[in-house]
Amino acid sequence: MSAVTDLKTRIQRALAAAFGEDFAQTDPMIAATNDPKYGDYQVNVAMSLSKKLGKPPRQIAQDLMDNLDLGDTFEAPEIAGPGFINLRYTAQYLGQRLQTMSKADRNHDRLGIPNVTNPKKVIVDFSSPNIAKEMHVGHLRSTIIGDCIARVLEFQGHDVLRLNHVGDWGTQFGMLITYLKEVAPEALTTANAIDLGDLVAFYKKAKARFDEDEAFQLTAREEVVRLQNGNEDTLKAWRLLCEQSRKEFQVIYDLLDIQVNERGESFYNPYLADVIKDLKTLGLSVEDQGAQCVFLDGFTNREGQPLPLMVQKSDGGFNYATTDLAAIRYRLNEDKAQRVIYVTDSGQANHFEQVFQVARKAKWIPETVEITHVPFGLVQGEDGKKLKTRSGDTVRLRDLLDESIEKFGAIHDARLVAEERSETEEFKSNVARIAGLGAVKYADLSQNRTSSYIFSYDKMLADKGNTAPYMLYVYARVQSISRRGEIDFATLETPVQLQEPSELALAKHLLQMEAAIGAVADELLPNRLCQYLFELSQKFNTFYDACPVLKAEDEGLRSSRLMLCDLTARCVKLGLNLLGIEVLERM
RNA sequence: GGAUCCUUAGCUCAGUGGAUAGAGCAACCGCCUUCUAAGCGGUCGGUCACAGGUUCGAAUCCUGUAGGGUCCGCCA
Repeated sequence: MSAVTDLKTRIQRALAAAFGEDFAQTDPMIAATNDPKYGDYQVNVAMSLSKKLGKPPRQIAQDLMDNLDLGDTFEAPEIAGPGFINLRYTAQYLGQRLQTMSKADRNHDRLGIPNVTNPKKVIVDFSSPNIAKEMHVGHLRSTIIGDCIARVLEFQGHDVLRLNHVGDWGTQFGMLITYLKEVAPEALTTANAIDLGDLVAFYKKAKARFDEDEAFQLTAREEVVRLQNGNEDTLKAWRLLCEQSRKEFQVIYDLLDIQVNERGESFYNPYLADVIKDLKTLGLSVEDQGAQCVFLDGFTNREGQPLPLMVQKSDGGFNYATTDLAAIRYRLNEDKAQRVIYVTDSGQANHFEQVFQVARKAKWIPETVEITHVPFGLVQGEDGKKLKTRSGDTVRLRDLLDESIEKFGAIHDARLVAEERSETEEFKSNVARIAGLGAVKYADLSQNRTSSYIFSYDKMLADKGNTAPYMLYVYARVQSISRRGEIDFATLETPVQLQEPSELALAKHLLQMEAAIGAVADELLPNRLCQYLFELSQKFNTFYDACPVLKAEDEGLRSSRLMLCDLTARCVKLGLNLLGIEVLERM
């Protein structure tokens, strides 16, 4: 990136020299080209200045070029089309950059990519399953996307607090505890009296009762209020239920290698009353049909009247809007967060917009703090509808992950047979686990987050296309070269020679790693990194096909190509790790 | 009714102001006595939903229309 910054300065100097000091701050409009035949960068400023200067764009481009000193980074520029200026890196410059990249901090390998200059305290709120329910496919995206965003921001040097805002509070517990008192009271006083599967079944029945039985509904609501007021028996029952769920969640987090700190909705209970008090004092919250409501700008109901955000129910209970408001205050005032990122499905977009609006109206969010909802689409079945099992039930996350591991294991076994290879059980299960889980993660992250995607084991486990197995294969391929040639990449010390088109293309792509990571951090779109890695893998395979490495014509070229191989593998490893995916030395 | 996201190749999707709109899959044609062919090269394939507008330049920004997803007061 420093090359582009430098280029910008040089062009601005040329603009000033050619057209006067007024143009010293004009944006040169530098962009990466979309076709190698136009070089590496195109400067588009000539077209935009045409009207202002009253000259044809190509003339402007020529005047600019006449005043431009490019140093030794780029070849002589060319004017093309309506007035594009095309710039191409010199092979020598690319070689130097690659050597710098190769030598940098091999031990904790970040390929010489520096930390950001202004690290921030960032909270990433993700995963957020509900107590007394199993994690299902609906939690997959939040967990994977949130983890990836956290990894990328941590890599950049930000102080990231990962928070699991678990649903451990509210009406659901009123329902569940009320129901359990009737049918399984021992579950409320004894640890592990029933297992989680049963708990889920009880939850469904409790919900059904709640929906149809008014008396039950009332009792359940009273139980919620008891919980929120700290009644001992109710609290004890609640703690038991949470502990049981927590163990189950941890199994999944361990499998997926996810670190996240539990801080559930209940954590904010002591702060809820103050939220209402302060909203009332500010005159924002008013009573409406017995409930406390804040009326919103830009939201109306069917009759065109302003829509409220309800912050306290008519029975005195608080709801998730109250909790989210209390969480905002706590995170900004106590955690001192400068950026807060919420990773939830796009169905909650309205809710967050409303909550943020209320918090802003109350002046709880300083201008310097960035608070963002990062929405994502649904996981759909092959029929385009919400993913379900054949019997129509929600897909348990555990089952989904196990199935992916098992399916990849079967594919891999078949390949071993075809290649007449014999491997240990340990080797096989490790490959299946890493590729199977990697495939699920990669399939999710490689989609544009905002759209829904169709879940397909066949596609995500395929060895062709933009998949985890394809990327893992590239890494393993490079390691195979080092084993075959008995190469220690760490000791490579050589000038890089770039002659073949496939070498140049690979070299240029390797140098864009930092920009790719930066794009994810800025846009919070992990698919940018996936796209980068996929293109890197393709360029590597093209290079590998065209250029002999171990059998290169001379020692210098051999070392140079080995360095390209090594850098590719390190980029793939770092990239996959930022996506939460491990690599395999052999597969 | 409102809010919001979306509509790009047969299928699944990239691409938020630049040149002739890209990739994977599928289909078809080639490439293994040579470092892992889990690979590579090539062919075929598009009125970027539609209509206006802004701009030197629009899949991209604005307005409208049609179609679809999701959400909308006492669940979270």
